[in-house]
Amino acid sequence: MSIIDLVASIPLFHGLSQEQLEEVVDITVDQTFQKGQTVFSEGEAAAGFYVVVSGQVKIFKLSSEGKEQILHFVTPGESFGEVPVFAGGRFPAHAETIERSRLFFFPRAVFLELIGKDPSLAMNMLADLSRRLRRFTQLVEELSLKEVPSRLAAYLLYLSERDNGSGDLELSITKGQLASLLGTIPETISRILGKMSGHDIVRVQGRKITIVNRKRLEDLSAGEKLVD
Amino acid sequence: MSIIDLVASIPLFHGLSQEQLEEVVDITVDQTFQKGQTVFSEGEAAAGFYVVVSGQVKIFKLSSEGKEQILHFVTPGESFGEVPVFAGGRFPAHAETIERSRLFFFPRAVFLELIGKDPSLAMNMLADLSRRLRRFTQLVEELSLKEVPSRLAAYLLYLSERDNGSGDLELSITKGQLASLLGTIPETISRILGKMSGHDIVRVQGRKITIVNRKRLEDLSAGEKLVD
DNA sequence: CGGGTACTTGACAATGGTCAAGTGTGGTGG
DNA sequence: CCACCACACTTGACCATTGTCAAGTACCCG
Repeated sequence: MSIIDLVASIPLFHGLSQEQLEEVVDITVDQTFQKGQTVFSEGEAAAGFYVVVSGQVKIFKLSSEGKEQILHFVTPGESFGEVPVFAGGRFPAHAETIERSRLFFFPRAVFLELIGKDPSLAMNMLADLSRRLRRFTQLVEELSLKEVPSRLAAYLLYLSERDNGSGDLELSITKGQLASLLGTIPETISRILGKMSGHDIVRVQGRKITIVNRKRLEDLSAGEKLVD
Repeated sequence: MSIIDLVASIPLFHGLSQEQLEEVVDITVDQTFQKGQTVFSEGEAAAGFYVVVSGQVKIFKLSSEGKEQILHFVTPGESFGEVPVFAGGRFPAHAETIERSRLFFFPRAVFLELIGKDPSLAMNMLADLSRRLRRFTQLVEELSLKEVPSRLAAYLLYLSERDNGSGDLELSITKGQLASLLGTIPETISRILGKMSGHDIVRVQGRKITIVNRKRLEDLSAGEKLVD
């Protein structure tokens, strides 16, 4: 697939004219990263931002003791690292590929020019950042106001919803990464999935999870307790 | 002070021409709220967003049991409720005044037109949302990776820094609200401030807090333990 | 001066993290 | 093609942090 077609398929650039797309292509830097490579680290000066073409990138924070909290996974078509383009100049978190990934890099200065000339690009970016803010408020809410079983239930329901309501789920990440995304540790995820299995709420076989009792899962997500 | 001067002093509108400012003034709705009034609730359809002229507004989430997590306080010159203008259409959190407040309301549709015509307005808004994202990543980091003494220490240091490094602080919010902002409860704040006093790290008299040992506070913020 | 709210303190409980010791399991190279 | 190794995951015992509940004190505003 040609670069221009790839660029045109990125939601951020939807609504741009052919001419504008060509301008974007002109500043696009095509990069490939192996699995587990660091794209950037927190505090680093940012020269621009990225869009995932293929593969998957995790955005995360690290504690002083080395524990990580994943903020989100970036999948094809989505961008990351935009914050320092517009404020502060430094990346607020770490980015690392979790599989071999192709990324497009867009240098800050030229991109800012483009955005200044093109209101629909600005609008797409505003929508992007707004969606991200919405997700973050949800993350804060879950970390602060919900217990782990509730967060896990919400995540499973989210996966199911994203898969058109299917009850047969397949994790695209390891359970360790899932733990880090939910603000906990693998042991806790293991125990809770164990309890959920025991109550016939889900069935777990490796990365395959089947929702057996959706109602109970919804109750858990709403804050109901999971007894032993 | 006239509306146009007030509007011109809002950072979001910096860099706009006199003419553009007048367009903004045309769509400005001037509102006054008493202390403790709800500005909007989570899930509500948003007709526009707000800027605080005077007073203070808290943005927060509520758990199913009624516990609240404050996302941030909005002070004069700052805006809130922009997310649904660009994505989703519904407020992701609750907003309530914590003192008598004067707010400017900007209706969504007209504001979107303005932004489409004016790149510098779009740019200001992008910077705004980016700063907010940065703050949220920090909030997530603290909630997930740091313990309460560490968060409290970081908050006190932040206050001190904002006050040009002064060691004499005065909370502009109640300790209960501080607890909710730090993702904990008043009892815990009370106990930790008690310990900090006992170790001569700070001195507390009501809402006045004096930093006695800044070094220890920085160590706490970095993750060092606070013994009994 | 009174009343309500903010705050403090204590005893207790529970969520979930730490540490340690396994048990799979998938992928690679011999 | 199989053996092995690394890594993901599980399970158990323990414990730290922090939340809950209850009671009492201080303090501010009207």
